[in-house]
Amino acid sequence: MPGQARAGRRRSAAPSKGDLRERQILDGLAELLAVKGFDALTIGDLAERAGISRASTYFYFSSKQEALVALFARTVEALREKSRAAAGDPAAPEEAIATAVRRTRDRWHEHGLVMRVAIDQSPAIPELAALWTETADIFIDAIATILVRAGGEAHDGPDGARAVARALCWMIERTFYHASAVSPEALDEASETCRVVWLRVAGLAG
Amino acid sequence: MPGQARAGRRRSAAPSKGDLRERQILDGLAELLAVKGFDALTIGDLAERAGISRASTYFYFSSKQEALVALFARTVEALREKSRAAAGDPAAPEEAIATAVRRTRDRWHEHGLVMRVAIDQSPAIPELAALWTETADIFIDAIATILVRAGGEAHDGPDGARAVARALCWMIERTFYHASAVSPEALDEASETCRVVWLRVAGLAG
DNA sequence: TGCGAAAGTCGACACGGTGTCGACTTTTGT
DNA sequence: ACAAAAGTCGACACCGTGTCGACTTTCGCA
Repeated sequence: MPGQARAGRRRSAAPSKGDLRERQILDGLAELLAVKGFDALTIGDLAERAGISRASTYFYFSSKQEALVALFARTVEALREKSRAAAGDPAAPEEAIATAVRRTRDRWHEHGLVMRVAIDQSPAIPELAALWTETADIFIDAIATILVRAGGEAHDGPDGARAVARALCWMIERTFYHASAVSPEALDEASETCRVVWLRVAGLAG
Repeated sequence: MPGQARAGRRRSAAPSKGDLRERQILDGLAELLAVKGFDALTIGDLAERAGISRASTYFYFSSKQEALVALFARTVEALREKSRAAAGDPAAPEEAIATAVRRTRDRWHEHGLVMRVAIDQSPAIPELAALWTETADIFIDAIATILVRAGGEAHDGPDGARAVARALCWMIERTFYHASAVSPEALDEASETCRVVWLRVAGLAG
């Protein structure tokens, strides 16, 4: 089964013909998403873009849904990469909030289209939902930590830091989701709004 | 074309055979949603439930998407009905927030399934998206009004009442969306969380 | 009361996307 | 250099969709 990291001997396993094709298909998918959207979009389209037959495409992905999962997994991996690279900032809560929002905004600037499509398809494709809630949980933890550091109540329950962080997370998700579909400028404004709201919720209102 | 209110002479136009069938199909759709979900679900299923042939179903709705739009429109109408019945409460901001959240929670208790499905399909069905953003805008106005009454800045821009209200609206939508898919109890807790966050954003923290 | 138009019903058809199968060719390791 | 594994493809069966034309039922009105 191609796609899964082939237990790479040494560093970076030889990119076999199949690996290339796979990337090719995924790149094609990413382009097609911008043109037709996911729903209108057939395996045939994917095959055509990759220059292979429809049947061959099934050798790599058994459905367009599975291809989307692979594409999104690749994107999520990129997200975590950046997140890891910028880890550990014991700054003041106000700063932590500002940078967290700014970074999230940057991710939406880069990967807005794929993220939007993945979110759209999440209700229909469990793997996507799992991938997304997983990264959301990481974000929720980060928010909760900042909230507590700012003096928030750490206990459980509907008004505890964890529950409030979850609500904030989904607020940010939806706000960015909508804004990124409008324009880059809208995204910047949405970012500022989220920062302000988060500050107020943390009890750090100006 | 059935479905649209037939310019009813006198009160309540005669419920013709077609009107009944239409309701029958929509009721069947609502039941099917709970069983198979919208994606798996064919015109044939709808027909079977209504006891008519597949071809006949097309007489009423030219696609399952259109049927869903009709079902959701019916639901939204019920939502506005309640909203209208409870209009005009010049209470203190804290009370206004509490009742607004409570009412919204009740709507999700009643119509959670249909609302969730409609939201899921919104990216794919423009009419649903329009219906939903339309009711969201009404809610956003209400939130903004309360925010201003509580001392919020009325100006435009990313930190103005309108932008903040929009963010709060989507927070509430997503939070209730997720919670209503879990359990009625989760919905109640989500409701409390939203109330607390809204209060803090309005500068009315306990 | 009967009659004609509108409303409603249905079987049959064509179409398009899906997924599979078996045979074929290419690549790879030894 | 040769066998196994990887990759490719045409052809096929299947299923849901949407349409069309003929038929039956309902209903307003003369």
